[in-house]
Amino acid sequence: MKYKEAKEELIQAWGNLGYSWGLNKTMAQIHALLMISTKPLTTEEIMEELNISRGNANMNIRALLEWHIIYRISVAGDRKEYFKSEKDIWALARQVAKERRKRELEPILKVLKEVNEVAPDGTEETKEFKKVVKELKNFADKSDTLLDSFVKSEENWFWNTVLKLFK
Amino acid sequence: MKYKEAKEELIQAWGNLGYSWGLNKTMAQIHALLMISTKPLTTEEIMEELNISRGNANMNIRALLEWHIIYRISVAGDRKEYFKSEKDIWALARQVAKERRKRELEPILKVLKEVNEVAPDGTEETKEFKKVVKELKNFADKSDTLLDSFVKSEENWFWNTVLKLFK
DNA sequence: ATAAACTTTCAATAAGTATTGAAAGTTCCG
DNA sequence: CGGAACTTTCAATACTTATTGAAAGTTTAT
Repeated sequence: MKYKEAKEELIQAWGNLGYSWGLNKTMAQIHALLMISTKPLTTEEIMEELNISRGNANMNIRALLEWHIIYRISVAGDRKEYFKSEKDIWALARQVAKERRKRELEPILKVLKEVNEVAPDGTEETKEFKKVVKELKNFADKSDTLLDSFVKSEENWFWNTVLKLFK
Repeated sequence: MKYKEAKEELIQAWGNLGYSWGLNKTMAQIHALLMISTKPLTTEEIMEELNISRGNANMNIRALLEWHIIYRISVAGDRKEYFKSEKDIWALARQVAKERRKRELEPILKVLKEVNEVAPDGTEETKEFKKVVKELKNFADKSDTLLDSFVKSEENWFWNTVLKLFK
């Protein structure tokens, strides 16, 4: 397989994976491109490589910066901005977990807390409702703890302990 | 808070969460509705409760059946089909993990294996590329093992060991 | 102050997804 | 068989999200 094909294919696949991780396709593709690049790239180069417009490139670069998974760097004597990605896949996973915890888990925890306030009126419905909410809350709390620990954990330790456990 | 409001809100929130788990909004809402229902519901009732069309209800019910997170049941002397959900949230999580493993992790593993076949031509690019692919593969393999163990694990054991570990 | 080099914005538009509802299909029962 | 009760399909449509590109904004050097 030729390098160029392989690169294309990886970028494509990473785009899909990223999408299911909550990034959008282009965002993930830019990230993939920067991952495999040997040097920081400019917006121009990214546009070129991925065949996307300036606006699109700019927006998604900004989103990646906000997620803290790529960095803006400047080169002395050059006015252009260069970007490079976090190459440590572990750091990336932790970052994604962190974002998703904030975006997804926190809202549902809030709602679960709220709806648990429903007044029990003696009907079967509210009884069942309370029961389900309680279970969901229990699960969500545990997931939250786990995710939080993951976000704060250190790679080697994590895999060593967890994989040992699960084998 | 009134039961009706609380129900609405939970269904709404569950819809959003489900969406970020890879279901679609309606799918997750139907699931939520069945979760809190004290009895199995018909397509008709689901349409009614969620204000959705017959086609929409039918398609999403089918999808949920395919994911094996709701069941079709029949009531003696009644021709209608009734649906009830898996109420065990743990079983649900395992099921979702299983589906996502198949849909997301497997494809990327395949691609990583493929692109690793790229011929090293001595350039910096291919060297870096191979390095990144190797790291990604390592990460993906570990995630796969972990996810697989999760899918096959038993609730109490899982939370006991894992949470103990992370506290 | 001017202009070149570069970045950001955003209204228009394209692309992708979800939803509807009526028609076609199926099953069951007399 | 005939038709009532129910389920499935799918083309049309509505809704959501991503993308474009030109114009506006900013920064830097002279």
